[in-house]
Amino acid sequence: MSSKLGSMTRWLSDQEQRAWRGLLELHAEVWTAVARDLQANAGLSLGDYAVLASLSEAPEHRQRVTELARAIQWERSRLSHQLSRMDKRGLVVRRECPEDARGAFAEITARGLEVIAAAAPEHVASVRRHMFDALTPEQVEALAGISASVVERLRQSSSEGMNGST
Amino acid sequence: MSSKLGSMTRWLSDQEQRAWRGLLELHAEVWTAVARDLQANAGLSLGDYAVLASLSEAPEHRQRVTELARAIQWERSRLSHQLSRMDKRGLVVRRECPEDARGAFAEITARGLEVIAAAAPEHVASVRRHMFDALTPEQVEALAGISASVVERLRQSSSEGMNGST
DNA sequence: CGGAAGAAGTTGAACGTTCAACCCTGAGCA
DNA sequence: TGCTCAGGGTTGAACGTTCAACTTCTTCCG
Repeated sequence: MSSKLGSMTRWLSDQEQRAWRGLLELHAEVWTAVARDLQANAGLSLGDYAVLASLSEAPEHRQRVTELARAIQWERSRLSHQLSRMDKRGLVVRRECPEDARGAFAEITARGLEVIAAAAPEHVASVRRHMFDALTPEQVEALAGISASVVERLRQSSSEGMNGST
Repeated sequence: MSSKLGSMTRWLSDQEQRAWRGLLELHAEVWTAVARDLQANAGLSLGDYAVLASLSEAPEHRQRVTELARAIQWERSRLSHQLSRMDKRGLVVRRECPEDARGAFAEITARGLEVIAAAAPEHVASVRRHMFDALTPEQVEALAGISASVVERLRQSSSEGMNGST
């Protein structure tokens, strides 16, 4: 492990602190507000919505479990539990996969399609209300750029040599 | 407030979609990366860190539970559970409050102070690595502004008339 | 003073996520 | 063919958060 730090540690500038705390706060506030709306309007969690949205756009209205997991960036285990719950509620079903007997498809049901179709406009409006109505077009563009920069760099650095955590 | 939606529902523009998905992704990636580092380097969760940081900066190294909850923007119940866990680990203690016998103080222990002092530099470096190294000063400034805009507006609108959920 | 209303904080149950173990099938190879 | 290893997916336990109920104390007001 990097034995010493201390003197070489550069603290966050004021601007950076505001950006950092702001990001956390922004995310928390918007997330919970949007989640609350979605729950109230459609009885869905954001997790439900992500799954339904991905499946509804997929060919045949179904996706391999791992593929779906990658699409919404969840771990397979988490998704598996989620699918079980949504299955019980009649929003999705599991289907066997002919090409690979280990695999499984997640498929959105007719009811699932209705539910998300009904939920989507309100959900979009909710995101708009809680987030974009407060921003100028320039800010929206900046945010898109910022996210892209950070995410891209993070992806990169996690593939090359691991940095010093120890 | 908007009683009807439907035909008037304006979908998100491309830019907005990228900003929205980007924000979620940015947050998720950075959050988990920073949390992983903090756990590995100091054995702390981000929740632990938030509590310790707030207490370590407070006068007398202690805060009323509700005050602390407000400072880190947690619900009281969540904080109460968290304090119990941290108490068991010797990072904080609960103290009775003389002025209000219902109340309680959360106080950081000597060990808690050591732990966060040791953790802080690495944590800051981690945030810098995963986030700010990817951004220009202009982007940092923009992000700070964006967060402020959205949070401020959200705070406002949640005090005035509730919007239409039903 | 006495009683109602409400704030501070905790608790336990329900729910969701994470982690590690596990099962089953497919792929590579001797 | 038979063996090992890797990938797809699920499961159950452990952990953290949320929600509603509850206890205790304070405040307000008749």
